Amino acid sequence: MKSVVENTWTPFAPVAGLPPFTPAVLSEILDGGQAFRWHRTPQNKAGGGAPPNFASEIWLGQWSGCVVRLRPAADGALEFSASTALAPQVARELPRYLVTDRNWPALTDSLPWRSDAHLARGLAVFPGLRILRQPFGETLLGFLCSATKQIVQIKQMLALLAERHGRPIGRASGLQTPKNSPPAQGGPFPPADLHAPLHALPTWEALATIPEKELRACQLGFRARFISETARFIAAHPGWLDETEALPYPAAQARLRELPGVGEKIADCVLLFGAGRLEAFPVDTWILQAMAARYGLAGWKPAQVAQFGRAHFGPLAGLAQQFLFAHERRVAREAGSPAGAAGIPRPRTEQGPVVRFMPQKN
DNA sequence: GAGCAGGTTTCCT
DNA sequence: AGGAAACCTGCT
Repeated sequence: MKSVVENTWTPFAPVAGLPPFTPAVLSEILDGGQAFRWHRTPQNKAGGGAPPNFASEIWLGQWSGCVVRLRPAADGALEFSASTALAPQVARELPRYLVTDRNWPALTDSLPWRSDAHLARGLAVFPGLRILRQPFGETLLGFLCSATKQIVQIKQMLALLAERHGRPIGRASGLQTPKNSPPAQGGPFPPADLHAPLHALPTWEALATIPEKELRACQLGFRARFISETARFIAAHPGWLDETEALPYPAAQARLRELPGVGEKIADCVLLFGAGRLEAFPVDTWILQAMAARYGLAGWKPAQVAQFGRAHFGPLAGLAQQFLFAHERRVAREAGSPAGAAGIPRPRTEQGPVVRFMPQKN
């Protein structure tokens, strides 16, 4: 027998009940602002024959006590692999996390894309985009960190919180890290030591006992006070989170907004991404800008845009929002980064029909 | 090196 | 009511 634990992962196996994904859409689902606990790692091509440049990535993700790897197979199927110790739990929880019991193609088709050319473009560019169902409490924590922060930084904060204050839940054995590890300061993930244990996020009960000063040390900035106060409130009110998750959407949103640091946008994000409330319509600066430019809502305030969104897109407004969001960011990315657009200071969205078929960036 | 970033709260007219 | 200012911090 081997004296060293080389690989603690189960073999990759398909996740049942999923339509095909392109790598780009998978990336948008896992790393497009819904969740902040996924990290892309390069495929281990030393493992065997084919050098599939298609499925050239593996995602490592966590939620609650689960650790899982996902990769898109060549045929578009999504395959997962879990650390062996957690395999049963992961196999049980992954379908819920990915919401495999909902008919997403049908839900998407029921959006008003036939009368909304811009939404139709979003659907065409991100076929198969779906909304995750993350643990409610963790989703709240993530979005309390999100105020005026970009995805990369939110991920850093959470990774730091987990590493310093979360329960160790497994080992990153067998992982590949992208060309060494980022500077140690860039955050603890991926861990420089491949055998370093991964950590779950701290529970709210744990957070309630951590001095705010230590939270600040996790790069939380002014969010530390909100998180600390929220933690103490939740710890002092057992069952409050569960009750809130179970309330109808408007009541749930109102309850969440009682928490310090939680306004309409964050409450909607928590309900959309952590409670399956597809009627929630988070309005951030991207959506605000997109709705102004493409729906003639210039000058509208976030609350007004949210109301418009729910009225215009219907009971699945949150799903529509995700398409608009993904699309808007993609337009900005492609307008800003490729060679040639150096003179443009900021990719303000433009009027009119943007985005026909974007030339593939071969 | 000033300015800004998937926001909320507070303090002002 | 409605609109700035402040809040932390790291990165461009």
